[in-house]
Amino acid sequence: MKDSVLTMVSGAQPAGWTDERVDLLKKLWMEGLSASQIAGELGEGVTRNAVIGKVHRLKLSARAKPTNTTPRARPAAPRPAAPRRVAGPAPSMSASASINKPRPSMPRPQVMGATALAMTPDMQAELYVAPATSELFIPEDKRLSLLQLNEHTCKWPIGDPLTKDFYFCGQHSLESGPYCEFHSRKAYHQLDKKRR
DNA sequence: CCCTGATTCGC
DNA sequence: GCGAATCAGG
Repeated sequence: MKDSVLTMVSGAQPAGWTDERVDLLKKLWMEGLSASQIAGELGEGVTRNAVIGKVHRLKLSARAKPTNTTPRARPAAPRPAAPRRVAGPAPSMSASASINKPRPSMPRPQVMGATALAMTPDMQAELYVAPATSELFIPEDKRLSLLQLNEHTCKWPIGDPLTKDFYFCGQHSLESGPYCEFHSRKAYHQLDKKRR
Protein backbone atom coordinates (compact mmCIF):
# COMPACT_ATOMS: atom_id res chain seq x y z
CA MET A 1 0.00 0.00 0.00
CA LYS A 2 1.10 3.50 -0.55
CA ASP A 3 1.64 4.78 2.91
CA SER A 4 2.35 8.37 2.15
CA VAL A 5 0.88 9.97 5.16
CA LEU A 6 3.24 12.85 4.91
CA THR A 7 0.35 15.17 4.79
CA MET A 8 -2.04 15.67 7.62
CA VAL A 9 0.59 14.77 10.12
CA SER A 10 0.32 17.51 12.64
CA GLY A 11 -2.53 19.49 11.35
CA ALA A 12 -0.03 21.34 9.28
CA GLN A 13 -0.85 22.08 5.71
CA PRO A 14 2.47 21.68 3.92
CA ALA A 15 1.16 23.55 0.98
CA GLY A 16 0.81 21.23 -1.91
CA TRP A 17 0.36 23.86 -4.54
CA THR A 18 -3.25 23.64 -5.50
CA ASP A 19 -4.56 25.61 -8.42
CA GLU A 20 -6.04 28.02 -5.97
CA ARG A 21 -2.81 28.70 -4.20
CA VAL A 22 -0.82 28.90 -7.39
CA ASP A 23 -3.31 31.38 -8.64
CA LEU A 24 -3.02 33.51 -5.58
CA LEU A 25 0.72 33.21 -5.80
CA LYS A 26 0.75 34.45 -9.36
CA LYS A 27 -1.54 37.30 -8.53
CA LEU A 28 0.39 38.50 -5.52
CA TRP A 29 3.71 38.07 -7.25
CA MET A 30 2.56 40.14 -10.16
CA GLU A 31 1.26 42.76 -7.81
CA GLY A 32 4.76 43.16 -6.63
CA LEU A 33 4.53 41.66 -3.21
CA SER A 34 7.75 40.23 -1.89
CA ALA A 35 8.22 36.51 -1.56
CA SER A 36 8.09 36.64 2.20
CA GLN A 37 4.91 38.63 2.14
CA ILE A 38 3.29 36.18 -0.19
CA ALA A 39 4.48 33.34 1.96
CA GLY A 40 2.85 34.95 4.94
CA GLU A 41 -0.30 35.45 2.97
CA LEU A 42 -0.49 31.87 1.84
CA GLY A 43 -0.17 30.44 5.27
CA GLU A 44 2.14 29.62 8.08
CA GLY A 45 3.49 26.48 6.50
CA VAL A 46 4.82 28.33 3.52
CA THR A 47 8.21 29.91 3.54
CA ARG A 48 9.51 32.56 1.26
CA ASN A 49 11.86 30.01 -0.20
CA ALA A 50 8.94 27.86 -1.15
CA VAL A 51 7.36 30.82 -2.84
CA ILE A 52 10.48 31.77 -4.71
CA GLY A 53 11.08 28.22 -5.75
CA LYS A 54 7.58 27.94 -7.11
CA VAL A 55 7.82 31.24 -8.83
CA HIS A 56 10.86 30.10 -10.69
CA ARG A 57 9.35 26.81 -11.66
CA LEU A 58 6.42 28.70 -13.04
CA LYS A 59 8.89 30.81 -14.92
CA LEU A 60 7.46 34.07 -13.82
CA SER A 61 10.49 35.67 -12.34
CA ALA A 62 10.19 38.84 -14.28
CA ARG A 63 7.33 40.78 -12.93
CA ALA A 64 7.67 44.35 -13.92
CA LYS A 65 7.27 45.74 -17.32
CA PRO A 66 9.20 48.97 -17.35
CA THR A 67 7.92 49.39 -20.86
CA ASN A 68 11.31 49.10 -22.37
CA THR A 69 10.19 50.22 -25.76
CA THR A 70 13.11 52.55 -25.93
CA PRO A 71 16.50 50.95 -25.46
CA ARG A 72 17.88 54.39 -25.51
CA ALA A 73 20.38 55.77 -23.13
CA ARG A 74 19.35 56.86 -19.73
CA PRO A 75 17.67 60.22 -19.83
CA ALA A 76 19.42 62.38 -17.35
CA ALA A 77 17.92 61.86 -13.97
CA PRO A 78 15.28 64.48 -13.54
CA ARG A 79 15.77 66.63 -10.55
CA PRO A 80 12.31 67.26 -9.25
CA ALA A 81 13.20 69.18 -6.21
CA ALA A 82 15.53 69.16 -3.32
CA PRO A 83 13.56 69.63 -0.17
CA ARG A 84 16.27 70.88 2.02
CA ARG A 85 16.60 68.99 5.17
CA VAL A 86 17.54 70.84 8.27
CA ALA A 87 20.14 69.45 10.54
CA GLY A 88 19.21 66.01 11.69
CA PRO A 89 16.12 63.94 11.26
CA ALA A 90 15.92 63.61 15.00
CA PRO A 91 14.83 60.05 15.12
CA SER A 92 13.03 59.56 18.34
CA MET A 93 11.91 56.14 17.45
CA SER A 94 13.06 53.17 19.35
CA ALA A 95 10.61 51.94 21.89
CA SER A 96 9.40 48.95 20.01
CA ALA A 97 6.37 47.72 21.79
CA SER A 98 6.17 44.04 22.40
CA ILE A 99 3.19 43.53 20.25
CA ASN A 100 2.53 39.95 19.42
CA LYS A 101 2.88 39.69 15.74
CA PRO A 102 4.46 36.49 14.47
CA ARG A 103 4.66 37.61 10.92
CA PRO A 104 3.06 40.94 10.31
CA SER A 105 2.25 40.93 6.68
CA MET A 106 2.71 44.48 5.74
CA PRO A 107 -0.31 46.40 4.59
CA ARG A 108 0.78 47.38 1.15
CA PRO A 109 4.17 48.89 0.65
CA GLN A 110 3.18 49.34 -2.91
CA VAL A 111 2.75 52.98 -3.62
CA MET A 112 5.57 55.12 -2.63
CA GLY A 113 7.35 58.02 -4.09
CA ALA A 114 5.74 61.30 -4.77
CA THR A 115 4.49 62.25 -1.42
CA ALA A 116 3.56 65.80 -1.00
CA LEU A 117 4.78 66.87 2.32
CA ALA A 118 3.64 70.10 3.73
CA MET A 119 4.76 71.05 7.14
CA THR A 120 2.80 73.23 9.35
CA PRO A 121 4.68 75.56 11.62
CA ASP A 122 3.65 73.29 14.43
CA MET A 123 5.36 70.31 12.94
CA GLN A 124 8.51 72.20 12.28
CA ALA A 125 8.56 73.37 15.82
CA GLU A 126 8.52 69.80 16.94
CA LEU A 127 11.57 68.93 14.96
CA TYR A 128 14.26 69.00 17.52
CA VAL A 129 17.85 69.22 16.63
CA ALA A 130 19.45 65.86 16.39
CA PRO A 131 20.99 64.78 19.66
CA ALA A 132 24.23 64.03 17.85
CA THR A 133 25.15 61.90 20.78
CA SER A 134 25.34 58.75 18.80
CA GLU A 135 27.64 57.32 21.33
CA LEU A 136 26.94 55.60 24.55
CA PHE A 137 27.95 57.32 27.67
CA ILE A 138 30.11 55.05 29.73
CA PRO A 139 30.51 55.93 33.35
CA GLU A 140 34.09 56.44 34.30
CA ASP A 141 34.15 53.45 36.54
CA LYS A 142 33.06 51.28 33.65
CA ARG A 143 35.59 52.49 31.15
CA LEU A 144 38.33 50.11 30.19
CA SER A 145 41.84 50.61 29.05
CA LEU A 146 43.42 48.45 26.40
CA LEU A 147 44.93 46.16 28.95
CA GLN A 148 41.68 45.62 30.71
CA LEU A 149 39.92 44.14 27.74
CA ASN A 150 39.07 40.51 27.66
CA GLU A 151 37.00 38.15 25.54
CA HIS A 152 33.76 39.42 26.89
CA THR A 153 34.27 43.14 26.92
CA CYS A 154 33.15 45.36 24.14
CA LYS A 155 36.20 46.55 22.30
CA TRP A 156 34.68 49.59 20.74
CA PRO A 157 37.10 52.47 21.11
CA ILE A 158 35.78 55.76 22.33
CA GLY A 159 37.53 59.04 22.17
CA ASP A 160 40.79 60.10 20.70
CA PRO A 161 43.55 57.55 21.17
CA LEU A 162 46.00 60.39 21.40
CA THR A 163 44.35 62.02 24.29
CA LYS A 164 43.81 61.02 27.82
CA ASP A 165 40.12 60.47 27.55
CA PHE A 166 40.39 57.41 25.43
CA TYR A 167 38.84 54.22 26.56
CA PHE A 168 36.91 51.19 25.47
CA CYS A 169 33.24 50.60 25.82
CA GLY A 170 33.69 47.65 28.10
CA GLN A 171 30.09 46.50 28.11
CA HIS A 172 29.50 42.82 27.96
CA SER A 173 30.11 41.82 24.38
CA LEU A 174 28.03 39.52 22.27
CA GLU A 175 29.01 35.99 21.46
CA SER A 176 28.83 36.85 17.82
CA GLY A 177 31.34 39.61 17.92
CA PRO A 178 33.81 41.77 19.74
CA TYR A 179 31.29 44.44 20.54
CA CYS A 180 28.30 44.92 22.73
CA GLU A 181 24.91 44.97 21.12
CA PHE A 182 24.87 48.68 20.62
CA HIS A 183 28.26 48.92 18.99
CA SER A 184 27.93 45.68 17.12
CA ARG A 185 24.89 47.02 15.39
CA LYS A 186 26.61 50.28 14.77
CA ALA A 187 29.64 48.64 13.23
CA TYR A 188 27.72 46.33 10.98
CA HIS A 189 25.40 48.92 9.64
CA GLN A 190 28.36 50.86 8.42
CA LEU A 191 30.59 48.21 7.01
CA ASP A 192 28.12 45.82 5.54
CA LYS A 193 26.81 48.44 3.21
CA LYS A 194 30.02 49.11 1.41
CA ARG A 195 31.61 45.71 1.81
CA ARG A 196 33.00 43.88 -1.20
C1' DC B 1 22.06 43.53 11.41
C1' DC B 2 17.81 43.67 8.53
C1' DC B 3 16.05 42.41 4.02
C1' DT B 4 15.47 41.00 -1.12
C1' DG B 5 15.41 37.45 -5.12
C1' DA B 6 18.43 33.62 -7.48
C1' DT B 7 20.43 29.34 -7.54
C1' DT B 8 21.68 24.81 -6.14
C1' DC B 9 20.77 20.22 -5.04
C1' DG B 10 19.09 16.37 -2.05
C1' DC B 11 14.83 14.66 -1.32
C1' DG C 1 8.16 19.08 -8.22
C1' DC C 2 9.54 20.72 -3.93
C1' DG C 3 11.98 23.80 -0.69
C1' DA C 4 16.03 24.36 2.71
C1' DA C 5 20.41 25.94 2.25
C1' DT C 6 23.17 28.76 0.11
C1' DC C 7 24.53 32.55 -2.67
C1' DA C 8 24.60 37.45 -4.16
C1' DG C 9 23.11 41.82 -3.56
C1' DG C 10 20.86 46.32 -1.08
